Parts: sequence; C-alpha cells; structure tokens
Amino acid sequence: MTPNTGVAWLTGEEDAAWRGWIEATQRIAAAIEHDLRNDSGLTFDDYEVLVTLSEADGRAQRMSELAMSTVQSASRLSQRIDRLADRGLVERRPCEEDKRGWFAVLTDEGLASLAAAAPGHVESVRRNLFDHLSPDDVVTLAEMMPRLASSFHAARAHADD
Amino acid sequence: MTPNTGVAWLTGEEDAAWRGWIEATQRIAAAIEHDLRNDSGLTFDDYEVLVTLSEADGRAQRMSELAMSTVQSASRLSQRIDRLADRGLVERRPCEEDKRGWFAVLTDEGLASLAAAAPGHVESVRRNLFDHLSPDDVVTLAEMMPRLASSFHAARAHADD
DNA sequence: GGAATATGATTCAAACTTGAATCAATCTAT
DNA sequence: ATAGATTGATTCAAGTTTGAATCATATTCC
Repeated sequence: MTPNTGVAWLTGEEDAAWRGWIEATQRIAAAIEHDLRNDSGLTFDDYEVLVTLSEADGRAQRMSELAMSTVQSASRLSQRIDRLADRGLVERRPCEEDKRGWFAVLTDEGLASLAAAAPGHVESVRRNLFDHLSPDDVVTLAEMMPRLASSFHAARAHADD
Repeated sequence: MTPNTGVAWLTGEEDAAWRGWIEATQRIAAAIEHDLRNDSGLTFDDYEVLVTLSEADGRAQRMSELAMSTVQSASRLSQRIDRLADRGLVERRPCEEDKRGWFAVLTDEGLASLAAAAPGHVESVRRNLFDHLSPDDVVTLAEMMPRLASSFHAARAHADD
C-alpha cells in the first residue's frame, strides 16, 4: 500500500485519520439511517429535505436550491420529491418569476411527520455520535466540519479558474 | 427545530458540529467517489473491498468477515463480489473448514486494478480532505475517528446486555 | 444420534441512484 | 427580433441497495 508512484502517499497519521474517518462516518450514517427508517419510515435524505423545507421561508424552496442544500443531484431530488409528494408530505408549486422553475413546499402533514420523527432521531444522533465525544471534541468538530464543508462552496465559486 | 418533547435536544455547538458533519462527510464522500469512478471505473466500495483483500492473508477473506471490515450488508457484499468476479478482479473459493463458508480472493488482475487506481485516489483524498486540514487537525482526527468507529465494535460485543 | 436452532451465504423483488437525454423557458448578442 | 447558448427541471434505462426469504451446513442439547 505504499508504492513508488511519485504521488505524495498518506503518512501514518493521515492513514489512521482516513481509515478512521471512513469507518466512523459509514457506521454512524448507517446506524442513524437504520434507526430513522425503523422509527419513522423516513430515510435520512427524506428527513434532511423535510428539515430544510421546515426552516425555509414559507416552508418552500426551489428545486435547484434544495438539491444544493441537501447535497444531492437534481435527478435524485426530483424523484425523492415525487415519492414525498405521493405520501402527501410535500407539494410542488410552479414558480411565477421563472416559468421553468418549481418550488417544493412542506405540507402540514410533512411538518407533522418531521415533528414525530425528530425526538427519536435526535436520540439516535446522541447515542451514535455525541455520547462518544467530550465537550472539547464537540467544539473541535463545530469548527472543523463546517470548514471542510465550505471548501466545496469556495471550489464551486472558482470552478473555472 | 427545538420543540418541547422531553428529548435532550442538540445544543448550539452540537447542532453546528452535526450539520457540519453531515455536509462535510457527504460532500467529501461524493467528491472522492466521483473522482474514483471517473479515473478508475471502481466505486469507493469496490476500492475498499480490493484494499482489504490486498492486505489480508493470502489476499483472501471470508465473506462475513469482509462484510464487517468494509461496513456493508452480507447481501450487498455478495452482489458486489458477483460484479467484481464478472470483471475478473476477485474470485470465490469455498472454505474447507466450514462447508457453508466462502472466501473472496483478490486476483492478480484485481491487484493490478487497485495499483492503477491508488495514486489518483490518494491525490483525490488529499485534495478533498487533507489539503484543508492542519497537522494538528490530522492528529485530532487520527485519535477521534477510530475511537468513534470502535464504539460500534464494543456495541456489537454486548449487543445482548 | 436426531430434532431444534443457529449460522454463512445467496437470491429475489421492490425501492433507490446514476448520468445521459430531453424539454421548455430564459438569456445573450447580434 | 431572433438564432444560439444556457438554465431549471424532469424522464429514462441501467445499475445498485435493501431487507426478507431461502437454502445448506453446523451446533446445541436432550
């Protein structure tokens, strides 16, 4: 695993960080997703869509914006909204300002589903993540993770450099 | 997002850490997966299977063990091994000690694919993750992430407490 | 030693994701 | 104004993941 290719290979510390990252992020995501599905019938991506809409102005957001904030492709979001709409948790509303555009809108029923799912989900996030972190760890992550996420926002801005 | 349900809701710091965690882990995983698929035709899960086998005794591992070390369900691994075997990158070998069991074995061709993919993949991991971390951050993650991952190993051991 | 149970692995159908193709509306530059 | 390019969103087919069901072999315990 350390061939001579001219690439700057990972150091021992980086390798430990990276392998730990992979395993921790995968196991935590899987455990939380599993809990959420069983307790509420929502996938984690469903939940994120509902939370994002619940916090948006008028409980509505344009499809393209929603796809960016929930980190999924336009196609994936479009089909997810199809399914959530079939279940009555969201609705589509055309955009008057730009006739190509659509809003996804959280319904009362969608908000109720979110409210019903939230306590169990928070408990699961605690049990799977925060119960294993010290207060200092939390401070560290609250600075580091948004910083890592924002590197992608910056990248997008000068994509054509 | 902070209803009165008797649940210990997330503090401001925890909320920032959790939202950052979600976005950073998703974006980093998506970017690295995308790079790997384009550069090598392997998915990230394919790559993990090949790396794990390359480091195993005799380049072989039992299906159940491989499923655990690569964090995927038995069914998902079985179908992944089908596809990797179709492409000649792994083989199945029956287990003599336990006639129910099977080994997945990395082929020479599989090892060659892994070696071809590795430099580009490492570069992608650097660009998407380590380039945005200080040496201290790396030390922190190298301790924290394996600790979080290991909480699941412990959980498994006293699953029947 | 044989019935009951547990384990290792695969198969199946339904649900989901992917990326390319499509389609309509808007912007740009003549 | 209008051709050409771009943008917002959906659709389509192929590939992937899910969890339950299945099947064969092993283990347990009377």
